[in-house]
Amino acid sequence: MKPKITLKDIAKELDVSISTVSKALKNSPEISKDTKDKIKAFAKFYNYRPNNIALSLKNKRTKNIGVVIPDIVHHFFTTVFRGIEKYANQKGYNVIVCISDESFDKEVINMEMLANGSIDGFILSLSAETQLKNDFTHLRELIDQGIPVVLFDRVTSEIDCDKVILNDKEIAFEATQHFINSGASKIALVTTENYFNVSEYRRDGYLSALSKNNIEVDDNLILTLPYNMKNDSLIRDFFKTRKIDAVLCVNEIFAVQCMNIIKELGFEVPDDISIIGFTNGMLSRYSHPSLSTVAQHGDIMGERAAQMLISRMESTEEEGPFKTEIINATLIKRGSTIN
Amino acid sequence: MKPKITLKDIAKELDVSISTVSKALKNSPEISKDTKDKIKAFAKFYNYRPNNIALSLKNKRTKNIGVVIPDIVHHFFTTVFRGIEKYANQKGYNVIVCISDESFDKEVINMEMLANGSIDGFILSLSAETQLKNDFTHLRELIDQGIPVVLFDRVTSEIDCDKVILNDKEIAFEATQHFINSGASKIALVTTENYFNVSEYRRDGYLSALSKNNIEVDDNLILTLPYNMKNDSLIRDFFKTRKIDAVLCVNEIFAVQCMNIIKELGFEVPDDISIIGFTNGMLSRYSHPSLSTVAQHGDIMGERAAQMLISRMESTEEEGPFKTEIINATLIKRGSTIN
DNA sequence: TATCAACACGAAACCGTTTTCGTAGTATTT
DNA sequence: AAATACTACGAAAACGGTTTCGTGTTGATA
Repeated sequence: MKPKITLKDIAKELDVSISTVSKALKNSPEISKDTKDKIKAFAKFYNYRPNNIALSLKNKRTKNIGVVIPDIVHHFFTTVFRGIEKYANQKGYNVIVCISDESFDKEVINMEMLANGSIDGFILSLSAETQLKNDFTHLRELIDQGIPVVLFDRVTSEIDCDKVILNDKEIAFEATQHFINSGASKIALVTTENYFNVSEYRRDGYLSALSKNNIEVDDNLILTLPYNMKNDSLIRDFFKTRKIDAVLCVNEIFAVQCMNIIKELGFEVPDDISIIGFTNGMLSRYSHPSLSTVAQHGDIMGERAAQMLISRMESTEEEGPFKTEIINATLIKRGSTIN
Repeated sequence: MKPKITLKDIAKELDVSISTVSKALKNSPEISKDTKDKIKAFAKFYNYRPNNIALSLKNKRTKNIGVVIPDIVHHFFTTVFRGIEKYANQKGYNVIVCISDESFDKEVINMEMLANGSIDGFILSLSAETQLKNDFTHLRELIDQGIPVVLFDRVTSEIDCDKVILNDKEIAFEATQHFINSGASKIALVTTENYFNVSEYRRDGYLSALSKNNIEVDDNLILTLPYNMKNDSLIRDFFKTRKIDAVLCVNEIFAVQCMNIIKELGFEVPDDISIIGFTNGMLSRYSHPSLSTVAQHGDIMGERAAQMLISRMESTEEEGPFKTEIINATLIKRGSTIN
C-alpha cells in the first residue's frame, strides 16, 4: 500500500519549497532546468497527480456536473444521459447522477445537496411530482445563486434558463398525418394523465392534424392511462368497443401493449390497425412486427444540453439570454404502419 | 443573484471569529447561548450551508462513489445502478458515473481521473476489452493506494477485492433442467463470444444440466453470436437447419430475436420450441408471448455492492478478508415455456 | 487579596493546491 | 565601484471549512 503523494511530500524529500515543486511541474520558466528535471523525475516515479479536491477548492469549480432525472431504468433517459456523459467527458467533466424517482422531495434534497459546492451546474428533467405541484422554488434559488441550469424534455416555462426540448407537437402532427395519408380516419390516441407537459404537446399535434384534415375529434378515441400500471384491461376494452384504424401512443410501452392486445383481439397490424409509438427503444425495435415510432434522439438532446451547460459555465461574462434548443424528432417507419 | 455565504462572511458581519461561527453552528458548548442564537439566526436567514469541497479536503473523504459500467442503455446495468444510487443516497453518498463503453482505455482513464481525490471508492463492472486484454493493472494500482473497489457481474479472479456476482451456472442449470423436465431433449444454447465470463458460466450450467440428464452435448446446438450485431440471418439459418425443442439465450435480445425468427419460420412458441432468456427487462415482459427469463435482480446486486463498498470505506480498521457475495437469480416462467 | 476554575472566545494549524510577491545571489551595465 | 537587471527560488495568502490550544475575563474559593 503506497498512499498518494502530495506536493509537500515531494518538497520535503527534495529539499525545496512547495511552490518550487508546483511551478516545476507546471513547467514554469521561473525554475531552472536542473531543478525541474529533478522534480519531474521524482514526481513521475512516485506517480504524482494533483488532488482534484484541492484544485476544486482553489479554482472554485469542480469540473463536475449534476444530472437529475426521474428514472434511470428508462430508455429515453439513459440515451440522454449517455449523450451528456460523452460530451462532458470529452470536455473533462464528470457527471454526478441523482434519480429523483418522480419525487419532488428527492429532487429538491438532491439538488440542494449537490449545490453546496459539489457541482458547477445542473442538467435536469423535472419529476412528475414537481410538475404536478408546479413548485420550482428550488430551481429558482439555484439560479439565483448563479448556478447554471439546463432543463431538458420535461421543462417548465416558469423558469428562465437554457432548455432542450423535442418538437413534440410537430412530430405528433407528422405521425398523425402519416396515418391519414395511408387512409386512416378513425385515429386513436393513447396518452398519460396530462401532468406531463410532453403528453400535452403530443396531444396538441394529434388534434391539429385531425383538424387540419377536417376529421372531427372524437373524445372516445382518446384513452388516458395511468403511468406505469397494469392497464391491459383498459386497453382491451378500448379496442373491443370502438372502430379504430390507427393509434398513436405517447410511449413505446403503451404501443407494444396496444399491439399485443390488438393482435389478441384478432386484428392484423398494420392492415387492420396501424400503430405509432414514441421512444425508439428495444421494444420498438424487437417487437413483432417492429413498431413504427418517433425517435427522440436522446443522445443528441443530452449532448446539446451538456454543450449549453458547459459553455454557460465556462464563459465568464454573462452569455446573453437563455436559449431553448429544439431537437427534431424523426418518424421511423417500420412494420406497424402501412408505408 | 445572491452568492453562497461562507463562515468568513458570517464572522465578519457579526464581528466574531470564524472559529466561533463554526462552533456555534455545530452547537458547541464552548459558545454562549446568546452568541449561538445570533449566529444561527443569521446563518439560517442567509441559508448558510457548508461547502462540500472544503469539507472533503479537510476530512479527506468526499462522500462520492465512482461507478464505472460498460454501458448505460442497458436494462441490467441500469437496474444495478438504481440499486447502488438508492443505497448510496440513503447513506449520504453521491454517485459519479462513468461509462467505459466497453473500452479498456476509457475505463482506465476515467478511473485514474476519479481516483485523484474525487471519490472514496469504486464499484465497477469490467469492460469487454478489459476482459479480453486481461490487464488489470489499473485496478491493482487503485487498490494499492488504499482505494476500496467492489466488482460486480463482470469480475475477475485476478484481482483480490469485494465482489458481487450472480449464480450464473446454477441458474443456467435450472433453466436447462426446466426444459428437460417439460420434455425437451434437443436443447440449444445461444451465447456470445466467450470473453464475457458470465457467458462462460452460463454455458457451464447448460452443459452440466445436459450431462446430469445423460443428454449428449451437440456442438451444433450451440450458436455463438457477435455481441450487439445484426444477426438475424445467422439465427434463421440455425433454426432452419436443425431440430430444436428449446433454446436458452444468454440475454433477452437474443431471446426475442430467436422468438421472432422461430415464429416467422412457422413454429409455435412454446409448443414447438420453448425459450428462456436472461435479463428480465422490457423485452421479456412485453413480447408476445412474454418471455420466460432469468431475473438477475440488478437492484439487489447494486444495493449489496454499495453496502459492501460503504462498509469498507467507513471502517477504520482493516475489515478482514474480501468477500464475494452471490446473488441468487430466479427463473421467471412466462409464456415462452411450458410450465 | 491572591489563586484558581470556568466560561467564552480567538489564533492558528491543517487539508493540497496555485499564485503573487519578495529577495538573495549573480550578472550586466555604466 | 555602484547601480541595475536577471535568475531562481521561498514565504505566504487564499480557497472554506474544523479543531486544538491558548487566553482574557469573570466569579468563586481559601
